[in-house]
Amino acid sequence: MKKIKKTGKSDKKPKKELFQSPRGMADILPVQQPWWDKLIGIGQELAGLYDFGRIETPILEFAGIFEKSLGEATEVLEKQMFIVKTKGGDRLAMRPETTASVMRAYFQHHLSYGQQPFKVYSFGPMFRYEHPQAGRFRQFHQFNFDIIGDTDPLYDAQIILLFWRFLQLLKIPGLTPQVNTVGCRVCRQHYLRRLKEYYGKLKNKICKDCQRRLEINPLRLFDCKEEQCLPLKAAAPNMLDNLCQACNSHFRAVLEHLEENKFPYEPNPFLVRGLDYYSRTFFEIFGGSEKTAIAAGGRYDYLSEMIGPRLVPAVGGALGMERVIEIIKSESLFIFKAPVKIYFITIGEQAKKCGLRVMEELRHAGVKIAESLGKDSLKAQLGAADKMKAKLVLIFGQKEVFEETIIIRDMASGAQENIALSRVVEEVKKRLR
RNA sequence: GAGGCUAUGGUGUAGUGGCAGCACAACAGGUUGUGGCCCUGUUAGCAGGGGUUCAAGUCCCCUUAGUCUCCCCA
Repeated sequence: MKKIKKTGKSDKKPKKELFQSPRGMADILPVQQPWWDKLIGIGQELAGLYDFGRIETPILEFAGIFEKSLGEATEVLEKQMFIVKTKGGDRLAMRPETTASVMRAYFQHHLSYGQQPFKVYSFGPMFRYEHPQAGRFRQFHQFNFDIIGDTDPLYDAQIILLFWRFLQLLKIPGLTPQVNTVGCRVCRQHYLRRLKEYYGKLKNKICKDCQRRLEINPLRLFDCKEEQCLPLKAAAPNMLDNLCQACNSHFRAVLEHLEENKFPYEPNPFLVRGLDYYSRTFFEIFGGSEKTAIAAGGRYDYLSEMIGPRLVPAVGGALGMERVIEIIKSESLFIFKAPVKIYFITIGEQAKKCGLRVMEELRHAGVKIAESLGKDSLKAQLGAADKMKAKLVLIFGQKEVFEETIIIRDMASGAQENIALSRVVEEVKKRLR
């Protein structure tokens, strides 16, 4: 362990370059875990209450799954997928999202023959080759809820209410949920034509980006923040006014269910979703002081047809875990109490050897023990115990080994007592109460 | 993919082109097996690579990383 001392400053030490985690991919260290545990814990609790089962799908999937499902105009597809070529020649993609994977699993395991709807949740890492910035990473985590096999607008509402509840339990401030609809294939096409017509006439009034958007993805015109484009939005044709009969009543039903639950949504006719498989209802929930998008989702009735044998309706959503954690951290919304610690001190070789056995015994009995076997002096070990705010310290030295006793010390009062080694588990448990 | 800003020990920070300092943390001591305070010591740094210069942490270029805006998105 001892480091070799440098002979002098004049030495040209060849600098060894340290490895770093890949760009946009972060380590989640022990000090950060309590937040993750909290988030996952609440998610799983809700999953239980709403009767969602857990599903885990592979991080790698055939690239075709995502290529077929995401839509041609989306950036996610164009250049953001991490592609892996196997030795056998398969093109696998690191999942940029899980919706398609879940749907794939649904067909692969014939889950449509079980009870419907099929309700599942999942969480884990997603990968998108992006330019990292605030709240955006190349590896990031999502918590998903999906309901497959039912068209009822009740389920649209349930998903939205579920994510809302999730974020409320996390005490996220400034939550603003927005809801909109993209209609079905028929009325969306119709609407897009009207939208293109409208902006086509104004082509020379809109910014360069918007002219490009008009060709590729006209809905994205609504996202533009350029001054010249903003005022044109208000008079633009509105999806709501162009819905077909069925889509209109579906959307109205969703809103009614939300209202019955006193859900404070904001209808936003200019809210836009990027992915092609969405149909009808979709939502996005913003929160935190920056009002970032932290959860989003919607109905995706068409996905099943894109990657599966037939049409199966579905609705779901995803929560951006890093974004949520960033908010609850910065607002200090949860204070985590350090667990009560017991520190085990050994003095001398003999005691170390026997001590390991005693610690095993305590741990088997469910007592949490900290120790640093590398330290030798009692002083240093007591210092360490103090620094980690240990409540109790067990001192085990040469003499105690011989006498088959152990010293138990209360760190707050400094009082200590010599007890029989055979009684240590019992005594420690008593003092913890 | 486009652009702006930034980079000094583990962390936080000083440093008119002229000897890289401070604080915290970590580690070890301050005489036998008793913590917090205090004292002493040790470890550890100019992100990497080029260039200008008698001399570069400091000026210039490239790379890398971080951060932010756009694009896009959770």
